[in-house]
Amino acid sequence: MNKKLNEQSLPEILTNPKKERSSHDVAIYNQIFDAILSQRLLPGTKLTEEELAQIFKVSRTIVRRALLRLSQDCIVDIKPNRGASVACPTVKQAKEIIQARRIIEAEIIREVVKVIDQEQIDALRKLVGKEKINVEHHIRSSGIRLSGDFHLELAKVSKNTTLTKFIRELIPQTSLVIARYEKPGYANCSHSEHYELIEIIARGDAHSAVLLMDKHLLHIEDKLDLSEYNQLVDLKTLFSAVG
Amino acid sequence: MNKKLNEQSLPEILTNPKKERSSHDVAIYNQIFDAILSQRLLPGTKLTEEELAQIFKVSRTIVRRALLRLSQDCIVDIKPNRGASVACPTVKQAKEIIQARRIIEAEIIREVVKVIDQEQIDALRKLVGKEKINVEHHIRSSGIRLSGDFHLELAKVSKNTTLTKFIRELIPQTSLVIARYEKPGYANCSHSEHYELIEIIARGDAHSAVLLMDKHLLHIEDKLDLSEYNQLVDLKTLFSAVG
DNA sequence: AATAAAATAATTGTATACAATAATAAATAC
DNA sequence: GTATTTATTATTGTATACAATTATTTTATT
Repeated sequence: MNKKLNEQSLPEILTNPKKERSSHDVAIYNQIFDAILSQRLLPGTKLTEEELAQIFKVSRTIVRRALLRLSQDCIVDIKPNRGASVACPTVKQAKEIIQARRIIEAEIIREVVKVIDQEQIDALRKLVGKEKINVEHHIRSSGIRLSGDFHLELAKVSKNTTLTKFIRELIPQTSLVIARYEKPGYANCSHSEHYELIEIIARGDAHSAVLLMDKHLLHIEDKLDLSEYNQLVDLKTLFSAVG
Repeated sequence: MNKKLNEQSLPEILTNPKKERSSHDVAIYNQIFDAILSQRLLPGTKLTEEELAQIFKVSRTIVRRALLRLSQDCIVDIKPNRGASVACPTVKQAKEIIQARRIIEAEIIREVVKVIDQEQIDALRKLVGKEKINVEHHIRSSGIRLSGDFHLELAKVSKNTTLTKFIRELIPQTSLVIARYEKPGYANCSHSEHYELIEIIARGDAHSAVLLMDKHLLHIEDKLDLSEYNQLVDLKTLFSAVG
């Protein structure tokens, strides 16, 4: 496993500004979360408790807590007595995740257009600027993460913490879906659509914004090969059909 | 605390039919989940680890795992070094929860109308029948739970596990909202709206079904007193405004 | 040599001991 | 008698020991 998991998307200190020192497992959770989000940890990777405990220099107690959190987010899969591994979404789940995002982010956009102010627009532009630079410099991990951050920031602007929580879960799940099902040879150019989206939001055109967001999310699905034969099947099922 | 937490909404054995014996904390999680869902555990109730450990005859390790799960569902609130208590949603959260349900359940209904079969329609009718009997016999807890089960079963019919997971979280949150903010003197008669909904779904009228579901959820909000002065405020803030 | 059985090793699951922190009660000062 | 400090108790946080389970290797059998 990559031991350099030190880039973080949302430093815990920012998410929880009121200096309520939260427990150590949150830091580990954040690092693994971010590694999955930025595709440094790929679907299926085994996550051994003892190994993680040594890397982060804590006891298994803490690691188990972090893994349980991640499994509740559906980005880590825990099988009883058989341990944890990075989740490997099925074709069906992949479609569901995109569909869920479409309806939730449509609502978020409607809310965002209503409440966004100039400062927030500038912040979003800055974020997409960063995203563009990273993608152009082929800093793949950071580019992917910043793309996710854009959607998360939009959700936060909407001020609906419940929907934001759902989107916060769906973003790393989308990362796993892309890692697993992306058609080869596609360049990531989501930042251009992000730019467009900001301009439409800034104009206050709710209807167009919703449509563009939906198009943007469908565009993600277009880049995937979600055909049945691409589905991972367990070997028994596979060879039972041999003629 | 009520020690008779033995009625269960969704026995773990049914949720996880493939006899993968899951760990003991899931059973405790389910019991507390159900106690919150059916309003036997009310917002703000302290959940002491040692106390729960004795009730369920397990170590604190297991209790802590169950509590962490519940806190990720936003129905238990864990404060560092200060323990867990049943969550107490704010007015803002209450509104968000209903709003989230409106958009997600609208989508679920659209899907349900497309895919539902006669067997599933009968099962839903049976469920609402039970709900009616329990409400009429003033078996409050069971009535509330069965009402939640109706929405959960609808979500399952839609076959979208991602949206179902979200609804599964929003249902007990709604229970907490109702427990906290319900206007006095309202009879629970959601089962009649549930009956209506089934008939419209059975007719295959997607548009009307979506409208009725939305009306039904708004009806829940109507029964609440979500005015600002009803908001729980900490004492310091309260008395700092005294003239 | 291929298969099955047994032994060993690795990994996860749970309880418990102890440390750290917070809440409460008692003691002291004014 | 009230306020502040100190001591005590209760509760949560973490590491670790050991049990239970699964994975791997070794040995035995054909």
